[in-house]
Amino acid sequence: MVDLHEHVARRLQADDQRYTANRRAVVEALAEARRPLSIPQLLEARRDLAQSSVYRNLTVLERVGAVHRIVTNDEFARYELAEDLTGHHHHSICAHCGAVDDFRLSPKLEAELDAALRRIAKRQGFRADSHRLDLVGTCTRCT
Amino acid sequence: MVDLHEHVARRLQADDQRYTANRRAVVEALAEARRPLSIPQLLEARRDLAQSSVYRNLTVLERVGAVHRIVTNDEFARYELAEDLTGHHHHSICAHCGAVDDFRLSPKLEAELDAALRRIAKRQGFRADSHRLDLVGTCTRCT
DNA sequence: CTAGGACTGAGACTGATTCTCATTCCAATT
DNA sequence: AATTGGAATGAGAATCAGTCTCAGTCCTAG
Repeated sequence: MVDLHEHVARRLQADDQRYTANRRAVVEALAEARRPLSIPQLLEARRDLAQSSVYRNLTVLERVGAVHRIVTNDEFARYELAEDLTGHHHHSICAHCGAVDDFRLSPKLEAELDAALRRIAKRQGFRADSHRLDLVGTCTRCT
Repeated sequence: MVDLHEHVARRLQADDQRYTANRRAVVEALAEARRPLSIPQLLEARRDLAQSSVYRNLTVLERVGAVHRIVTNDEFARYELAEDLTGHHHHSICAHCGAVDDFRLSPKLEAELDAALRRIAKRQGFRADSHRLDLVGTCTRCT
């Protein structure tokens, strides 16, 4: 994943930000997890990181478009790498434990959905940047 | 909307809760708005209601399945009447001001989407209760 | 090697939401 | 039409995820 770090570094540089060891650690943790992580989860994965630093760096990484913030009904927000680094996907969310997993739609259905949403946005005079599709239910562990 | 109140009353009764004037006021405000409301919006619409009471009653109404809570990246959570009272729909969310509006998909596309999600859930061993589709962008007022 | 500014960690602070508690309301009795 | 027990209420205190502050450290350019 050399590419990943290069992309992130480039985006940070474009905003006069450095790609420090802490930020690299955050990005690596998110990449390894392969699913959105809450700050507590992230802090557990990387015990050496300070909470305030993680919050701060995630905010920076989100601002430069390297990371994406997700809020669910769970008490914690979650973070994942930006979609243009990982590919467009959706989330299945466990209503009980809050766990979030990724899934993808078939390209065909995704395209249809996208076209329909574009039409709807146009009709409403809404400028759509992206869509978000979540599956809400119970994960295997909570069954 | 006599029906609406009857439905809500029934659900409250099933959980040994009363359908009080405050609760009726909250339900009416949500019904009139025709879009999800944040607590500040709701308090402004009904100045006579106490904040703590609104929070408490929305929690109760959500527990009995009359109201649904929505969280976005906005600082406030929003509430709307449950889908089985208003019909299945989706939300367009303004990334700038947080405003949320309703929209519906064509029955055909909605059915396709539903079928696809059912397949995906099955494959993941995830028990899906519902899905959620949001359009994120900029509303007319923020353009 | 030095200066300026970005970054860091620890802890204080903020604000949406939840909790507490004394009081009021309501429904079902007597 | 008074009684009573539990639900509901309003005001304010408490909670806690997330943000801000600040003094000190680290980079990088010159």
